[in-house]
Amino acid sequence: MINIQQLSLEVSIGVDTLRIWERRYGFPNPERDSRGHRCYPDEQVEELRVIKKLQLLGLQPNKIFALSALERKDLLQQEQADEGSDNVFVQQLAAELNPTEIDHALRRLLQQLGLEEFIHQAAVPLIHVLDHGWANNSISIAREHLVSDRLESLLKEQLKIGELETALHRLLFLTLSGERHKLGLLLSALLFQQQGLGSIFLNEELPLSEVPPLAEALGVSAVAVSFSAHYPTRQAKKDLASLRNSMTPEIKLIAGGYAVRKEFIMPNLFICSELEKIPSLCKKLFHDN
Amino acid sequence: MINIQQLSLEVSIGVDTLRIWERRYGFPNPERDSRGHRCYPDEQVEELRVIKKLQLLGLQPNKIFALSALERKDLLQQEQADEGSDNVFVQQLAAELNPTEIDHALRRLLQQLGLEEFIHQAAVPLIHVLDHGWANNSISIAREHLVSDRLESLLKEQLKIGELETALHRLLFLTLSGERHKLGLLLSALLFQQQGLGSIFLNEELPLSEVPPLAEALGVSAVAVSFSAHYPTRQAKKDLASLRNSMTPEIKLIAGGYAVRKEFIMPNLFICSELEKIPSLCKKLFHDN
DNA sequence: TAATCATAATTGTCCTAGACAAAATAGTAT
DNA sequence: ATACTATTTTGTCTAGGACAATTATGATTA
Repeated sequence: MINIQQLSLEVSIGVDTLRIWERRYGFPNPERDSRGHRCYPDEQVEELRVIKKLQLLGLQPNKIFALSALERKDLLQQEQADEGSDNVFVQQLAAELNPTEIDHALRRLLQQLGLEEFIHQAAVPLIHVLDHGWANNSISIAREHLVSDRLESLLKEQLKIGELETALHRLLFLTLSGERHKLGLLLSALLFQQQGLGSIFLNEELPLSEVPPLAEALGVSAVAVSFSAHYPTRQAKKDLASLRNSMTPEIKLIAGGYAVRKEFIMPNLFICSELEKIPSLCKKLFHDN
Repeated sequence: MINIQQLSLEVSIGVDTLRIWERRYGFPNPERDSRGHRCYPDEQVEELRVIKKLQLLGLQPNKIFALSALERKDLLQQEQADEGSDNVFVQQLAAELNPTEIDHALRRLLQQLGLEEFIHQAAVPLIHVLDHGWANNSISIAREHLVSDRLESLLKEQLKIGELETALHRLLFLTLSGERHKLGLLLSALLFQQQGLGSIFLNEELPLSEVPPLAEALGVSAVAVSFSAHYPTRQAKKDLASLRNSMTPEIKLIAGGYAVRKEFIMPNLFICSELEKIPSLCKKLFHDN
């Protein structure tokens, strides 16, 4: 029995949205405490997780609420079926809970494959399996966090801070306040680094207004920002416009992630949603052969 | 000119709180756009930062709003004066912006002092200076993030994941959704590790309901949670009660941080707000000499 | 058939203004 | 000084309304 604020944090749905869904669709349908405040039972929390996942798959609330709870669950299962991962090793990793073993396995793999191949053949599939397992409820949130935490640590170790000074161009990678998903951005940072650029990866989320002064103080050639599916597209659009507006045009702006659309066209804003396109983007931006 | 949502993220004050301050104290005093939505000019954002800092120092909004903008600034300066750090090296670190040099300096220091001394003599003072510089506006938010980011990376490398299996007791360190401050908890994790315990430090914030299953799956002897000054005390209290209630009593619960009060008395809940007390708490919890 | 555009429906965030429990402060008695 | 009580103060909740931006739908044209 949790209140609306806690629920909002649990399922990553805004408080206002939760209330208006109740008004419009009759769900969630919380009980009330003595003061008339909403109290959500566990089952509704779980149902909202399902709904959120369907929404992230691209369905409108409209359609989602037209379905029964059972139909929703089936739909989620269905989505899972077609995307079965072929990589057994990755499957094992996602299923193994022991942190020590996860760490060892990842390190072994990294040594075998080298960083670039590790990213494409291990990290990306692993992240997919985790996302997918999460959507499908076959992996607990906790386990997902545990594995991605180990992966993140390992990847962060691969950032070469010592070589920043010698690099021709430095890039600043960061997320804005409210964006918690950093793994994709971290992969980008490493791939840019592989292209010979200096990657400064900021782990902490920054308020919008702090970005321009930091970028200028660090003397970077570009700032890369990532917006996950959880970040409202509207907000991402506004944020990028605001950023582009408050930075000198010499500093390029690179945006990526699910919430970023190709239509966000602006001068000196580069959309990069696929890791594969990083080398070509690199050439385009800093033609330093 | 930003909207209320963005402002909330910028200054870490809830949307509801911003509106009720306006109603009660006449500040902030935003303009309105064509739809009647609040638009906050930059100066008010800055003023709110000052107010937030005073609030974190322990002042009630009541008193804060009774002052003029100038008086507020003076008060903040005053608070700064008495806590001048004696450690010149730490001051330099906080002032130096180059990530490479920060990293090198920290590593050198760690090698000189050893982990335990590094924590007490370098990490803790550095965090104080950062906090303090932030409150005093002498360090930009961005710089503060940059330095604490480097410190965090270095400290995370010191966690010995490989020795988890051999340790007699394992501890799980984590923060709940919404709590972004992890440095203090990380220091604790390292000090517990120095006491011979296995520290599992989870970087990602977890929803409340995910903690008990994870703790049991990992077979830990205790869960340590941290709540910073930004986390509402009320919520921390509720969260701890809920956690304690949903975990087997064999798993101890350790809580620390500014938002945690000694009055939060519950069976098998241990409050630990000072790093110095970790060795004795360790003995108390796991009398394994 | 596919692409383009205008229209309609949907969605999430904002609005006002009132209520109240929990926390903090002040006041009083032990 | 300490404990206990009364009084502020504070932040989060409530309801129900509004509307711009996004997405879907249908009509029209190439």
